[in-house]
Amino acid sequence: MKRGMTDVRVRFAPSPTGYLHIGGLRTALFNWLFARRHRGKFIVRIEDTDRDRSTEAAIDAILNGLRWAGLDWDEGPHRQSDRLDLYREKALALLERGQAYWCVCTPEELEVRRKEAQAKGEPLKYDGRCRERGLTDPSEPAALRFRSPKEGQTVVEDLIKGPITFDNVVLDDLIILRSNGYPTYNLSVVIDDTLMEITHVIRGDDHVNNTPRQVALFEALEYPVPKFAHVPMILGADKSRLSKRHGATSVLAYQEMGYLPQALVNYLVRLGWSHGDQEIFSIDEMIEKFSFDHVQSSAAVFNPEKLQWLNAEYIKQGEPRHLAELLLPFLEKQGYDRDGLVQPRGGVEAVVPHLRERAKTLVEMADWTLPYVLEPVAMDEAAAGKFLTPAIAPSLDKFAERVKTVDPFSKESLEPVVQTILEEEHLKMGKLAQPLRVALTGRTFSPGIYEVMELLGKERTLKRIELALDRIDS
RNA sequence: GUCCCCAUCGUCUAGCCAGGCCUAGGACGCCGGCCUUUCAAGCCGGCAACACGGGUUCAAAUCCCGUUGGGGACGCCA
Repeated sequence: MKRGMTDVRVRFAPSPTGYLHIGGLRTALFNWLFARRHRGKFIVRIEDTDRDRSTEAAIDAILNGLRWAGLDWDEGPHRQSDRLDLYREKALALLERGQAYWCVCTPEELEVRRKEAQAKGEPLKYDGRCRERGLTDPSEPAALRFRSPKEGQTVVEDLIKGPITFDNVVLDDLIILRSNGYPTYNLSVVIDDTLMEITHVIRGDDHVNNTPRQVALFEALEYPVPKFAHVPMILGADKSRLSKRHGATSVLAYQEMGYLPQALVNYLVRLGWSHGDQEIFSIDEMIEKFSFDHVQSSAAVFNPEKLQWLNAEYIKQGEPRHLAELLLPFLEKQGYDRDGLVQPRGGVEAVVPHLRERAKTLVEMADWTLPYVLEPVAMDEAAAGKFLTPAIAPSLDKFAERVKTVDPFSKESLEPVVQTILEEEHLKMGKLAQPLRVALTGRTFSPGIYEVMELLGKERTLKRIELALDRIDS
């Protein structure tokens, strides 16, 4: 059966040794986009052959990160730890055919030899000591090594970087089966990519040097070699590999900082890939337009400011109802009770349209929502000291008096009241609006003052002005 | 050290493969202005780059070589 582009099968294959980080998410995203673009399958495979470092918690964190970002998978998550017998069987088959051999060098010995080689300025590779020893049934702990080709060249046709040429002499005889019987990455990845019928291996740039070794393994096993696409690394501001030193690198951290998954995904897709001058892409547009032709071949520096700008863009366009929902956990963290009595008119959803134009993150937006959902309002002392002064008290008092009879309590009906007071008191709008704002919200910035009053309603507006006046008196 | 990759504004990038349309375009950020009841947003304007050196060519950001710089890999990690 002939395989067309409609049969594309790609995989995201993280090792569960930590949380899902930004770089991993982008790799997953490129895989996912490629699969969706070609109506293929996106497979998740957990590479947990290192039993000492893999954890269940990491698996959960990675899967949750993918779900949060909206990257749904068609198969899996497969687990390599469920397939150990398979790898052993294939490794032994290689031994039988003379393409692998037992090695009894201990990790300690190898470490010493590496150090020596480094001191002498020689390549740090296995010296082949056991290669020709022909050990058949070693009594001491032994690892199985792959007998790598030592002549000729291996050319990897990379979909992003073009042809990459390696002289086979640089290849080591890598260990494919540890002395504890567990397979290593290079073996299991080759077997699984074959058995799972992976057509395109899309992974981080840091795997480029593994590729010729894996190609050799594919060939020794008489497997077809998939296509490769190595996506460049993401660097920190100092151009070193992105790490904890550069602040948040965990996808979860961005969720907690109030980023929308769409915004992160949009940022990540543009980090290394482009489609002309376009900056904002819906998921459908990404799927439609994504191609390796326009994936950058050089590393990219992660820029939090641009991510924040995108996040603000997505918040601006967000459906109030949807945003209100996303806001909930952040609000609850601040003491908001969704079933409580303190609600703005129209609920949180009614506050959102006034805040989404200005908020950069959901955290910020939740904070700005607090004056409408918490009672009493938290007062910024510095703001109170500056604006809630005896000089303005009469005007505030006058406003409160007149507003008592205003009905309905709306921007249209409130505006003339304020205008009249401004004229009578010879005040500029700013002189009255700021004290009012502080009295009503406890802070110096908020949506338009009429919107604030509408949201609070007459009762809470009057109460807060009264409290402010009491405060000035005392 | 050895091997591999990469190189356009501070950052993400367009342009490069098919050389002239490039006095190099867009975006983030930054600076200035407008708007304004605050904070934002919005609008207008500004600063800012083809790493360097050789070729090839009538013509090079684009092709070739070298240098420099950066990144990655060199595990019984993945």
